[in-house]
Amino acid sequence: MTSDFEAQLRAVSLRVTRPRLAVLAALRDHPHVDTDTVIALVRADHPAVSHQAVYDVLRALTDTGLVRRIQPAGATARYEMRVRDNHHHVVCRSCSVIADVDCAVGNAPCLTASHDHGFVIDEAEVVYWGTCPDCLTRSEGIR
Amino acid sequence: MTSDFEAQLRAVSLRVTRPRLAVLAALRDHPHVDTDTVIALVRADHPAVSHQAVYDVLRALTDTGLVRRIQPAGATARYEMRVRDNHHHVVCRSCSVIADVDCAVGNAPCLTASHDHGFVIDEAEVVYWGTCPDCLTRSEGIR
DNA sequence: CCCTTTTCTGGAATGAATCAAGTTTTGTGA
DNA sequence: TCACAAAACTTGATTCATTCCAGAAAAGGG
Repeated sequence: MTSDFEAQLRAVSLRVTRPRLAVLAALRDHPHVDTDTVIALVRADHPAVSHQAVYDVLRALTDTGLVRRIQPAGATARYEMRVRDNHHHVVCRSCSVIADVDCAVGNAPCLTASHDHGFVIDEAEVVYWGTCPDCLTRSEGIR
Repeated sequence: MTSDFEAQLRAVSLRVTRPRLAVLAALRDHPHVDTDTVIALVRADHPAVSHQAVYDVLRALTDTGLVRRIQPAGATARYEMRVRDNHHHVVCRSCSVIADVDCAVGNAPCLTASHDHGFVIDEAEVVYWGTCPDCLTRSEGIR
């Protein structure tokens, strides 16, 4: 388990440190969590880790492509380990929960904009907005 | 021009005020601007308008669907008047410039997620990430 | 095992956005 | 046309995620 993370870190020539292993473990067990939650999860095992360390680690991991940063409008940044498989996300408008959605229409179509204005496009990100099952039943209860 | 905005505001039963007309005019002339720029543009004509007023106005306008809020990951919120026509955006990774892109694959396909996890999806948002022409030539200059 | 570089700690600072209290303005109904 | 209640605005403080900074600790190549 841990050695797996170790290999991943070395593969992108990052040093292997406790905070980094802890962050990776937290993300493996809890997909789509925000920074505060990562900090809490990391401190459950390693109370001495500073918030700054977590921010630094998350940046290092995203920069090297080991984790992916998701930041839906109006929510704080979230992170996940599923990477390089072109999947997308559904975001709940009321509680900001995120779930994974595999690409609806294959890979290529999503990536082809009709007119790119001269931009060199390297990624097409799709965010589905809606209401999650929990919030649905909750709003029915109110009614 | 202004009377047009007046009609739009009344159509969603919002009172017609100077700050609101000024914000609408700013957005008409400058698509995809962030809040600070809106404030600056508004103050060019009406120096007394507070930043809070602009925030309130932008919220009122987005809530009523008159303008659309765009918030690409890692950038501050931006606003535009083009609304209800299912278009998407290209965002430059280095300078965060935004350009419009008409829906690449029609309306329906974009909106159909393969597995919705029980979410009720009401919108599919597509963000194309890349590099804008300006930043491209600039980086070539460095090389 | 030592040394250089990277990373981490602790604390302060930034900046977009929001909150709060009191004043002004809008638009309706007399 | 005028008065009044609701909505909107001003001013100023506050929150909160994120970043900056300086010094201490740890990683790993030699």
